[in-house]
Amino acid sequence: MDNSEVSARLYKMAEMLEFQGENPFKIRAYIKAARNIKNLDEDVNKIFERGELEDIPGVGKAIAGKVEEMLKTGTFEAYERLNIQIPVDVGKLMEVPEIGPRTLQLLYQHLGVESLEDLKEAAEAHRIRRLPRMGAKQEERILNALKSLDERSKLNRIPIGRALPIAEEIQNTLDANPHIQNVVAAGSIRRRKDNVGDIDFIATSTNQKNAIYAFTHMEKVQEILGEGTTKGSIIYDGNIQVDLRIVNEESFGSLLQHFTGSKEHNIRLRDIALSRGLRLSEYGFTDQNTGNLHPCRTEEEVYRTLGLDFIPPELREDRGEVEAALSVNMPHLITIDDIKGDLHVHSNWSDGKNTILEMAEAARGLGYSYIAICDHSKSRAIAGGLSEKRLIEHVSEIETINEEFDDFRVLSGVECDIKANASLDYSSDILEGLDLVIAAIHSGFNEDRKTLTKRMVSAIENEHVDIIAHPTGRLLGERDAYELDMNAVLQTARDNNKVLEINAFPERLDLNDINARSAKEMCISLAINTDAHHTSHYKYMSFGVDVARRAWLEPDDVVNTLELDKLCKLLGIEKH
DNA sequence: GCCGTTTTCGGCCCGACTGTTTTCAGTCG
Repeated sequence: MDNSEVSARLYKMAEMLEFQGENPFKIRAYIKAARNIKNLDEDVNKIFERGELEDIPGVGKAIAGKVEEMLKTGTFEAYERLNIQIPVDVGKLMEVPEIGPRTLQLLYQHLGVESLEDLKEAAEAHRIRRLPRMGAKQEERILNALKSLDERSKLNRIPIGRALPIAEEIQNTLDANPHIQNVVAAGSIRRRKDNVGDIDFIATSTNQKNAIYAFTHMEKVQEILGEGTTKGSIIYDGNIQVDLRIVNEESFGSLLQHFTGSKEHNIRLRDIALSRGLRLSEYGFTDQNTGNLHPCRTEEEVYRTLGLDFIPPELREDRGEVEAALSVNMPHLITIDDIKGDLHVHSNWSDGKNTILEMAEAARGLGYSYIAICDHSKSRAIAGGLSEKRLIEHVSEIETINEEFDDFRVLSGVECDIKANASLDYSSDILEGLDLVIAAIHSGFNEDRKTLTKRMVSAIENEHVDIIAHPTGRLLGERDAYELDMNAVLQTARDNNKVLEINAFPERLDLNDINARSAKEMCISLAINTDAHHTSHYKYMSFGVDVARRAWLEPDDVVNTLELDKLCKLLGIEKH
């Protein structure tokens, strides 16, 4: 069993214990252990072999014993026993909003509900409303939850590229309202996750009731989920949940911190607070002895009070940032201002919309020192891929354009297909004549892991290849990453000194934060490129930088933060 | 079930909202 399988079984155990009404702290202990095992950098089998299971945070004697049992037999006795005792599909049923362990227990004992079908039947027959603590409204909520479960699960998470414009639209609406001040998008949007489950806003107000009312009655609100005095919750146009929380100005920093999350990060902070005799909530710190509340106006104050360096929102995932902040060892994250150029852009020579000159002038206007024009190679006929002859003409046009600039350079490149037989789309002597070769897989995504990995590895090993574009091929919300042995890819890139791309196009964001961080840890350089097919696409660079920040990248980890001469030296490009 | 910068026992993250309640339990994030 690997880490995620062990973790999944512990989670399931927690669910079953919860159904049985066990001590909530025991349940939390299982969840904590499951989470920590899932987040381990190392294979849990190796830790077991060293006899160090109990060194994993949240794993004590009892759970270590169960993990050991699992690693040896694939399961553990206490789990099997409960699994037989409980006929109810706890996992599926607890996924239904409104259904928690207590309600599920009630439904099972009185109505014999064991499955989603049973639940639907009981609700439709109006049998739920007669149960203690239940009523007609509760029954209707459950029915609605069941109905929306299907729809929601299809679009449960939204790519950040789609969520951000919606967040901006709502922000503008709220900003225009006289009752609402200091509107900030918090939550996973502020952490710049590549996809978000909902959009969270916080704000201050001189008239809270009116502020919440205005929020829940915006033009594009489809449904009001909740409406209190400090919090409103809605479904917005496009089936996206949006929450707004109102707070006093003196607690603004505490609230922003709380609502930015992540949940795991906040739990860590509250833990640290408790060890200092403080209780942390969205209102501030409460001294456990005196009961006095100290609200924080700024987030900086929250972290300072805990004895921590400030932690940028993008890092708040409980992936080591708390430890880094404790030891004053925070990375100096890359920012958009560090970017000196874009090494993957297209022109109208293939499927881009602008001329090479237009792409160059637009980039220069952004303050860049260079771009690499990487139009498609000949196999991508559908995208106007360049024949050998056209590629050579393309290079000479770039040379002509370069004569017009003394403070800017267009590099001649190509986005070269890695073909099904793992060879590249041009011969070596053609590739040799280019400043930069980016290789990418654009076909045969459905091949097996071994074949795809082999294609990728041999491309990386090719001496002419400089950068691998969008290495996993995912399209957010459309297509999963293809089967790839990422470890093999990373090792080959490291051994051959090749650069991997963080493709900033909002549908791609590929490599993602996790893989990019693994690359950094293996000392592999990255490039953040927009893959622009139009001058307006240069703005996507910020999405790529967001991914890089979530991957803990610093300017030195990214090649296109280099000045032109250093970049040329690194990539072996002749100076003209 | 886990854990210890006052603790090997007695804590364990915290608060908003809702519905069915007259003081709270359950769910959610």
